[in-house]
Amino acid sequence: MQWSEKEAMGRRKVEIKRIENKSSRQVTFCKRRNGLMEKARQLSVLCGSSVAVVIVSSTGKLYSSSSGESMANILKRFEIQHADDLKTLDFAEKTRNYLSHKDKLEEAESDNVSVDSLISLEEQLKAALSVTRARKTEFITELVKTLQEKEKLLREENQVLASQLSKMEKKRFLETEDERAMSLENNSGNKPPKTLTLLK
Amino acid sequence: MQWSEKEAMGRRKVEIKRIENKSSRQVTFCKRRNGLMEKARQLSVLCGSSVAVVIVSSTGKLYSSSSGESMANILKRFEIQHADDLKTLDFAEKTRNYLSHKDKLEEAESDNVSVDSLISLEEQLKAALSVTRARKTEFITELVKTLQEKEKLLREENQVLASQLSKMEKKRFLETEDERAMSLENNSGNKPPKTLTLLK
DNA sequence: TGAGCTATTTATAATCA
DNA sequence: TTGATTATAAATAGCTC
Repeated sequence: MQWSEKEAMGRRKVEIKRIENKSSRQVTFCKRRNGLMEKARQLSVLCGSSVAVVIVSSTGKLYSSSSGESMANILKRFEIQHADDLKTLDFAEKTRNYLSHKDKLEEAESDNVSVDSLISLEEQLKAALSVTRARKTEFITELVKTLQEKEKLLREENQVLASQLSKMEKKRFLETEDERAMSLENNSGNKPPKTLTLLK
Repeated sequence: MQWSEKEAMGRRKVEIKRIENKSSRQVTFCKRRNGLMEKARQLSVLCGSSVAVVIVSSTGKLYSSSSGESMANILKRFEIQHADDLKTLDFAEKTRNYLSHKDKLEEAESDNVSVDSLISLEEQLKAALSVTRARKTEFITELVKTLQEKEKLLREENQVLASQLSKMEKKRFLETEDERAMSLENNSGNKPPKTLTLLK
């Protein structure tokens, strides 16, 4: 074993400042990255909490870990909490539109709304009130887009179903007509599917 | 100074498993939370990387820290990298069925989705954001509730339609069987409506 | 590269103030 | 509660292989 005279030979205290030597920076990065994630896991297990860690190396490579809840859930929570921060200014001039849409919303309020899921949502939204306004606009916009898209898809599916149903009934009707024609027997009484009236 | 005889008096090794004692869990949470964040900061500084940490306590309280880039940037990177995973999340309500419909949605995504309603909704949203905080939250809450309710109704309607369709096909099939029996004529070849596979 | 190896530095569990 | 204190447990810097 041999070592430089100036060095305290091995393990020495390091200042918390950028490590200039590239390779030792890389080694330290790897070690400490693992250490950090292990610490995160321990915290999660010991205290029943959820921890998300996202690390971007100096070269842009991504590392992440989560424990407790899923990464997506944790980040979701974060975004909701901090969604209230930003961009309010961008929309300041559109205040007036709000009132014109108020009726629409009140109309919708009278509907029966189901349960706990909504409660949880409301919780989240209320939470958003108490924090900074950072990404709320962006986030909520995305959320609503997602919901709208879902709605659209469901409507489309509904239409397909309804049309198939209708086609099928027509077919049945025609066949019944045939049968009637052939057997001289009246066999009507099909009523259109009532759910069609739900679509609009 | 005094201590129990059985205890190694203070500092002893702990297993990584949930701490049952509530108050000591709380203390540990606080200490280790700070420790974790400090470690994150150090990693960031030493290695020129960016680190984001989000912690959710067992009571749902949020703690977060970021170093290097901003939290928003780090999370954005993460989200970009995991866009597909996150995209399929239902941020607001965690609709449980959503994943079971994922295929369907992705399939349908190729369709042309009308944007008008989205735009109008976005307008509403933006308008809402420009109003006072309280009203904003109220408004958005209602908005999302409305959307989710719509979704629910549509799903229900879908199921009714699908079930009607299925009933009708069964009926047709039986009738066809009858006809065949009566006429000794093979008349099969019905294929099930393809949209039935969409529902599930 | 990656996997150990310790001497040290750090983190922290139990405890006390 | 919120900090100190301190004996121990853990992490890890610099090194070897």
